Amino acid sequence: MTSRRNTIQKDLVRNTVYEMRRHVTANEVYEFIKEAYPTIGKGTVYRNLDILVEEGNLRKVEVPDGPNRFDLTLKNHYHVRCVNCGEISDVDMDEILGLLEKIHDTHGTDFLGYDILFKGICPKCQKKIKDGQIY
Amino acid sequence: MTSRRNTIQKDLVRNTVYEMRRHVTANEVYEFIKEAYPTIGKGTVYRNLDILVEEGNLRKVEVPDGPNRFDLTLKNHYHVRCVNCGEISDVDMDEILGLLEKIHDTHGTDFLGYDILFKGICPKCQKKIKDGQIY
DNA sequence: GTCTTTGCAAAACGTTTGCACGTGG
DNA sequence: CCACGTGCAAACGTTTTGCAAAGAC
Repeated sequence: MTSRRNTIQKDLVRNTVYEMRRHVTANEVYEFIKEAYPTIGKGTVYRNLDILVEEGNLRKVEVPDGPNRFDLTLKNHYHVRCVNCGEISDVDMDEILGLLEKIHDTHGTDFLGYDILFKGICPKCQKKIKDGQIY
Repeated sequence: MTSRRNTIQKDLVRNTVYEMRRHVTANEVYEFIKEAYPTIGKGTVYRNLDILVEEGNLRKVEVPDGPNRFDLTLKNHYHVRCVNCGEISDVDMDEILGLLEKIHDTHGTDFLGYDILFKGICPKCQKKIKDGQIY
Protein backbone atom coordinates (compact mmCIF):
# COMPACT_ATOMS: atom_id res chain seq x y z
CA MET A 1 0.00 0.00 0.00
CA THR A 2 1.39 3.36 -1.03
CA SER A 3 0.28 6.88 -0.17
CA ARG A 4 -3.33 7.94 -0.57
CA ARG A 5 -4.48 10.99 -2.45
CA ASN A 6 -7.35 13.29 -1.61
CA THR A 7 -9.89 13.55 -4.39
CA ILE A 8 -13.18 15.29 -4.89
CA GLN A 9 -14.85 11.90 -5.30
CA LYS A 10 -13.55 10.60 -2.00
CA ASP A 11 -14.82 13.72 -0.19
CA LEU A 12 -18.19 13.35 -1.88
CA VAL A 13 -18.49 9.75 -0.71
CA ARG A 14 -17.50 10.56 2.87
CA ASN A 15 -19.80 13.58 3.05
CA THR A 16 -22.72 11.70 1.54
CA VAL A 17 -22.59 8.94 4.14
CA TYR A 18 -22.30 11.67 6.76
CA GLU A 19 -25.23 13.66 5.42
CA MET A 20 -27.59 10.76 4.93
CA ARG A 21 -27.26 9.76 8.58
CA ARG A 22 -28.49 6.22 8.13
CA HIS A 23 -27.24 2.84 7.01
CA VAL A 24 -26.78 3.51 3.34
CA THR A 25 -25.93 1.08 0.59
CA ALA A 26 -23.18 1.75 -1.93
CA ASN A 27 -25.82 2.19 -4.61
CA GLU A 28 -27.70 4.77 -2.54
CA VAL A 29 -24.49 6.73 -2.13
CA TYR A 30 -23.87 6.48 -5.87
CA GLU A 31 -27.36 7.65 -6.80
CA PHE A 32 -27.16 10.54 -4.34
CA ILE A 33 -23.82 11.82 -5.59
CA LYS A 34 -24.87 11.44 -9.21
CA GLU A 35 -27.46 14.18 -8.71
CA ALA A 36 -24.77 16.78 -8.12
CA TYR A 37 -21.90 15.11 -9.92
CA PRO A 38 -23.32 13.06 -12.77
CA THR A 39 -20.10 11.63 -14.15
CA ILE A 40 -19.07 9.75 -11.01
CA GLY A 41 -18.61 6.03 -11.57
CA LYS A 42 -20.08 3.25 -9.51
CA GLY A 43 -16.67 1.63 -9.19
CA THR A 44 -15.30 4.84 -7.70
CA VAL A 45 -17.99 4.84 -5.02
CA TYR A 46 -17.29 1.21 -4.12
CA ARG A 47 -13.55 1.77 -4.08
CA ASN A 48 -13.78 4.85 -1.91
CA LEU A 49 -16.20 3.26 0.54
CA ASP A 50 -13.71 0.45 1.05
CA ILE A 51 -10.83 2.89 1.46
CA LEU A 52 -12.78 4.93 4.01
CA VAL A 53 -13.54 1.78 5.97
CA GLU A 54 -9.87 0.81 5.85
CA GLU A 55 -8.91 4.25 7.11
CA GLY A 56 -11.37 3.97 9.97
CA ASN A 57 -13.67 6.75 8.81
CA LEU A 58 -16.62 4.49 8.12
CA ARG A 59 -17.91 1.15 9.28
CA LYS A 60 -19.12 -1.52 6.90
CA VAL A 61 -22.18 -3.42 8.04
CA GLU A 62 -22.14 -6.72 6.21
CA VAL A 63 -25.61 -7.95 5.46
CA PRO A 64 -26.39 -11.43 4.18
CA ASP A 65 -28.71 -11.66 1.21
CA GLY A 66 -28.64 -7.98 0.54
CA PRO A 67 -26.33 -5.10 -0.21
CA ASN A 68 -23.82 -4.13 2.45
CA ARG A 69 -24.39 -0.93 4.39
CA PHE A 70 -22.10 1.80 5.60
CA ASP A 71 -22.44 4.02 8.60
CA LEU A 72 -20.55 6.59 10.60
CA THR A 73 -20.96 5.43 14.17
CA LEU A 74 -17.61 4.12 15.15
CA LYS A 75 -18.25 2.68 18.58
CA ASN A 76 -19.17 -0.97 18.58
CA HIS A 77 -22.88 -1.62 18.36
CA TYR A 78 -25.36 -4.09 16.93
CA HIS A 79 -27.87 -3.91 14.13
CA VAL A 80 -31.36 -5.12 13.39
CA ARG A 81 -32.63 -5.91 9.93
CA CYS A 82 -36.29 -5.76 9.02
CA VAL A 83 -37.13 -9.16 7.60
CA ASN A 84 -39.66 -7.51 5.34
CA CYS A 85 -38.04 -4.42 3.83
CA GLY A 86 -34.39 -5.06 4.69
CA GLU A 87 -33.84 -1.74 6.45
CA ILE A 88 -30.97 -1.71 8.92
CA SER A 89 -31.15 0.16 12.23
CA ASP A 90 -28.97 0.44 15.30
CA VAL A 91 -29.97 -1.57 18.36
CA ASP A 92 -30.11 0.35 21.62
CA MET A 93 -28.23 -2.12 23.78
CA ASP A 94 -25.04 -2.27 25.82
CA GLU A 95 -22.17 -4.19 24.34
CA ILE A 96 -22.00 -7.82 25.41
CA LEU A 97 -18.79 -8.44 27.26
CA GLY A 98 -16.78 -11.59 27.54
CA LEU A 99 -18.51 -13.42 24.72
CA LEU A 100 -15.34 -15.01 23.40
CA GLU A 101 -14.58 -16.41 26.86
CA LYS A 102 -17.80 -18.40 26.78
CA ILE A 103 -16.50 -20.65 24.02
CA HIS A 104 -15.92 -24.12 25.45
CA ASP A 105 -13.49 -25.40 22.84
CA THR A 106 -12.09 -23.34 19.99
CA HIS A 107 -10.98 -26.44 18.06
CA GLY A 108 -7.84 -24.56 17.12
CA THR A 109 -9.54 -21.57 15.60
CA ASP A 110 -8.15 -18.15 16.50
CA PHE A 111 -11.23 -16.11 17.36
CA LEU A 112 -11.02 -12.43 16.46
CA GLY A 113 -14.47 -11.00 17.08
CA TYR A 114 -18.11 -11.33 16.20
CA ASP A 115 -21.15 -9.61 14.76
CA ILE A 116 -24.68 -9.83 16.02
CA LEU A 117 -27.50 -9.20 13.59
CA PHE A 118 -30.98 -9.05 15.05
CA LYS A 119 -34.05 -9.79 12.99
CA GLY A 120 -37.27 -7.91 13.42
CA ILE A 121 -40.11 -6.07 11.77
CA CYS A 122 -39.73 -2.32 11.60
CA PRO A 123 -42.64 -0.02 12.57
CA LYS A 124 -43.41 0.88 8.95
CA CYS A 125 -43.75 -2.77 7.94
CA GLN A 126 -45.83 -3.57 11.04
CA LYS A 127 -48.26 -0.93 9.86
CA LYS A 128 -48.28 -2.36 6.34
CA ILE A 129 -49.10 -5.79 7.74
CA LYS A 130 -51.90 -4.42 9.91
CA ASP A 131 -53.36 -2.56 6.94
CA GLY A 132 -53.31 -5.74 4.87
CA GLN A 133 -50.94 -4.28 2.32
CA ILE A 134 -48.64 -7.27 2.69
CA TYR A 135 -48.98 -10.92 3.80
CA MET B 1 -48.85 -22.53 -0.61
CA THR B 2 -50.33 -25.71 -1.96
CA SER B 3 -49.32 -29.32 -1.39
CA ARG B 4 -45.74 -30.44 -1.85
CA ARG B 5 -44.65 -33.39 -3.91
CA ASN B 6 -41.83 -35.78 -3.21
CA THR B 7 -39.30 -35.94 -5.98
CA ILE B 8 -36.02 -37.71 -6.57
CA GLN B 9 -34.28 -34.36 -6.78
CA LYS B 10 -35.58 -33.24 -3.42
CA ASP B 11 -34.37 -36.47 -1.81
CA LEU B 12 -30.98 -36.07 -3.45
CA VAL B 13 -30.60 -32.56 -2.07
CA ARG B 14 -31.60 -33.57 1.45
CA ASN B 15 -29.37 -36.65 1.44
CA THR B 16 -26.41 -34.73 0.05
CA VAL B 17 -26.48 -32.16 2.82
CA TYR B 18 -26.83 -35.02 5.27
CA GLU B 19 -23.93 -37.00 3.81
CA MET B 20 -21.50 -34.14 3.49
CA ARG B 21 -21.79 -33.32 7.20
CA ARG B 22 -20.52 -29.79 6.96
CA HIS B 23 -21.70 -26.33 6.06
CA VAL B 24 -22.17 -26.75 2.35
CA THR B 25 -22.98 -24.14 -0.26
CA ALA B 26 -25.72 -24.61 -2.80
CA ASN B 27 -23.09 -24.95 -5.50
CA GLU B 28 -21.26 -27.71 -3.59
CA VAL B 29 -24.53 -29.60 -3.31
CA TYR B 30 -25.13 -29.11 -7.02
CA GLU B 31 -21.66 -30.32 -8.02
CA PHE B 32 -21.93 -33.33 -5.75
CA ILE B 33 -25.30 -34.43 -7.07
CA LYS B 34 -24.24 -33.86 -10.66
CA GLU B 35 -21.70 -36.70 -10.32
CA ALA B 36 -24.43 -39.26 -9.90
CA TYR B 37 -27.28 -37.42 -11.58
CA PRO B 38 -25.81 -35.23 -14.32
CA THR B 39 -28.99 -33.65 -15.60
CA ILE B 40 -29.99 -31.95 -12.36
CA GLY B 41 -30.37 -28.20 -12.70
CA LYS B 42 -28.88 -25.59 -10.47
CA GLY B 43 -32.25 -23.93 -10.05
CA THR B 44 -33.67 -27.20 -8.77
CA VAL B 45 -31.00 -27.39 -6.09
CA TYR B 46 -31.62 -23.83 -4.96
CA ARG B 47 -35.38 -24.33 -4.96
CA ASN B 48 -35.18 -27.55 -2.96
CA LEU B 49 -32.75 -26.15 -0.43
CA ASP B 50 -35.19 -23.33 0.26
CA ILE B 51 -38.10 -25.73 0.51
CA LEU B 52 -36.21 -27.96 2.93
CA VAL B 53 -35.39 -24.95 5.10
CA GLU B 54 -39.03 -23.91 5.03
CA GLU B 55 -40.07 -27.41 6.08
CA GLY B 56 -37.59 -27.34 8.96
CA ASN B 57 -35.34 -30.10 7.62
CA LEU B 58 -32.35 -27.84 7.07
CA ARG B 59 -31.00 -24.62 8.43
CA LYS B 60 -29.75 -21.82 6.22
CA VAL B 61 -26.65 -20.06 7.48
CA GLU B 62 -26.63 -16.66 5.86
CA VAL B 63 -23.15 -15.43 5.18
CA PRO B 64 -22.33 -11.88 4.12
CA ASP B 65 -20.00 -11.50 1.16
CA GLY B 66 -20.11 -15.14 0.26
CA PRO B 67 -22.48 -17.93 -0.67
CA ASN B 68 -25.00 -19.04 1.92
CA ARG B 69 -24.47 -22.36 3.66
CA PHE B 70 -26.83 -25.11 4.70
CA ASP B 71 -26.53 -27.52 7.57
CA LEU B 72 -28.46 -30.16 9.39
CA THR B 73 -28.05 -29.24 13.02
CA LEU B 74 -31.40 -28.01 14.11
CA LYS B 75 -30.76 -26.79 17.62
CA ASN B 76 -29.76 -23.17 17.88
CA HIS B 77 -26.06 -22.57 17.67
CA TYR B 78 -23.57 -20.05 16.40
CA HIS B 79 -21.04 -20.06 13.60
CA VAL B 80 -17.54 -18.83 12.97
CA ARG B 81 -16.23 -17.83 9.57
CA CYS B 82 -12.57 -17.94 8.69
CA VAL B 83 -11.70 -14.45 7.50
CA ASN B 84 -9.14 -15.96 5.17
CA CYS B 85 -10.79 -18.92 3.45
CA GLY B 86 -14.44 -18.33 4.33
CA GLU B 87 -15.02 -21.75 5.85
CA ILE B 88 -17.91 -21.94 8.29
CA SER B 89 -17.77 -24.03 11.47
CA ASP B 90 -19.96 -24.48 14.50
CA VAL B 91 -18.97 -22.70 17.69
CA ASP B 92 -18.87 -24.84 20.81
CA MET B 93 -20.75 -22.51 23.14
CA ASP B 94 -23.96 -22.48 25.14
CA GLU B 95 -26.81 -20.46 23.79
CA ILE B 96 -26.97 -16.91 25.10
CA LEU B 97 -30.21 -16.43 26.96
CA GLY B 98 -32.22 -13.31 27.44
CA LEU B 99 -30.46 -11.30 24.77
CA LEU B 100 -33.62 -9.64 23.52
CA GLU B 101 -34.43 -8.49 27.05
CA LYS B 102 -31.21 -6.48 27.15
CA ILE B 103 -32.50 -4.06 24.52
CA HIS B 104 -33.10 -0.70 26.16
CA ASP B 105 -35.50 0.75 23.63
CA THR B 106 -36.88 -1.14 20.63
CA HIS B 107 -37.99 2.10 18.91
CA GLY B 108 -41.12 0.27 17.85
CA THR B 109 -39.39 -2.61 16.14
CA ASP B 110 -40.78 -6.08 16.77
CA PHE B 111 -37.68 -8.17 17.53
CA LEU B 112 -37.88 -11.78 16.39
CA GLY B 113 -34.41 -13.22 16.96
CA TYR B 114 -30.78 -12.82 16.13
CA ASP B 115 -27.73 -14.45 14.59
CA ILE B 116 -24.19 -14.31 15.86
CA LEU B 117 -21.38 -14.77 13.41
CA PHE B 118 -17.91 -15.03 14.89
CA LYS B 119 -14.81 -14.15 12.91
CA GLY B 120 -11.60 -16.09 13.23
CA ILE B 121 -8.76 -17.83 11.49
CA CYS B 122 -9.14 -21.56 11.07
CA PRO B 123 -6.26 -23.92 11.91
CA LYS B 124 -5.46 -24.58 8.24
CA CYS B 125 -5.09 -20.88 7.49
CA GLN B 126 -3.04 -20.30 10.66
CA LYS B 127 -0.61 -22.85 9.31
CA LYS B 128 -0.56 -21.18 5.90
CA ILE B 129 0.25 -17.85 7.55
CA LYS B 130 3.03 -19.37 9.65
CA ASP B 131 4.49 -21.02 6.56
CA GLY B 132 4.48 -17.71 4.72
CA GLN B 133 2.11 -19.00 2.03
CA ILE B 134 -0.20 -16.03 2.60
CA TYR B 135 0.14 -12.48 3.97
C1' DG C 1 -55.88 -35.17 -15.95
C1' DT C 2 -54.25 -31.72 -13.24
C1' DC C 3 -51.08 -29.17 -11.02
C1' DT C 4 -46.34 -29.19 -9.16
C1' DT C 5 -41.62 -29.63 -10.27
C1' DT C 6 -37.89 -29.97 -13.40
C1' DG C 7 -34.04 -28.56 -16.64
C1' DC C 8 -32.29 -25.12 -19.09
C1' DA C 9 -30.96 -20.63 -20.14
C1' DA C 10 -31.28 -16.01 -19.35
C1' DA C 11 -31.66 -12.37 -16.23
C1' DA C 12 -31.08 -10.13 -11.87
C1' DC C 13 -28.25 -8.37 -8.37
C1' DG C 14 -24.36 -6.52 -5.84
C1' DT C 15 -19.70 -6.08 -6.49
C1' DT C 16 -15.03 -6.21 -8.66
C1' DT C 17 -11.86 -5.51 -12.30
C1' DG C 18 -9.20 -4.11 -16.70
C1' DC C 19 -7.77 -0.36 -18.93
C1' DA C 20 -7.06 4.14 -21.13
C1' DC C 21 -7.40 8.66 -19.50
C1' DG C 22 -7.17 12.35 -16.05
C1' DT C 23 -5.31 14.49 -11.86
C1' DG C 24 -2.99 15.43 -7.28
C1' DG C 25 1.23 16.10 -5.00
C1' DC D 1 6.42 14.22 -14.07
C1' DC D 2 4.28 9.94 -12.86
C1' DA D 3 2.01 7.15 -9.56
C1' DC D 4 -2.52 6.92 -8.08
C1' DG D 5 -7.43 7.63 -8.89
C1' DT D 6 -11.23 7.99 -12.15
C1' DG D 7 -14.99 6.65 -15.47
C1' DC D 8 -16.71 3.33 -18.15
C1' DA D 9 -17.95 -1.13 -19.43
C1' DA D 10 -17.41 -5.73 -19.08
C1' DA D 11 -16.87 -9.65 -16.02
C1' DC D 12 -17.87 -11.89 -11.86
C1' DG D 13 -20.20 -15.10 -8.40
C1' DT D 14 -24.50 -16.10 -6.41
C1' DT D 15 -29.23 -16.51 -6.77
C1' DT D 16 -33.75 -16.01 -9.06
C1' DT D 17 -36.88 -16.48 -12.78
C1' DG D 18 -39.57 -17.59 -17.24
C1' DC D 19 -41.08 -21.23 -19.65
C1' DA D 20 -41.96 -25.57 -22.03
C1' DA D 21 -41.60 -30.36 -20.98
C1' DA D 22 -41.72 -34.08 -17.54
C1' DG D 23 -43.50 -36.25 -13.64
C1' DA D 24 -46.25 -36.97 -9.08
C1' DC D 25 -50.51 -38.13 -7.27
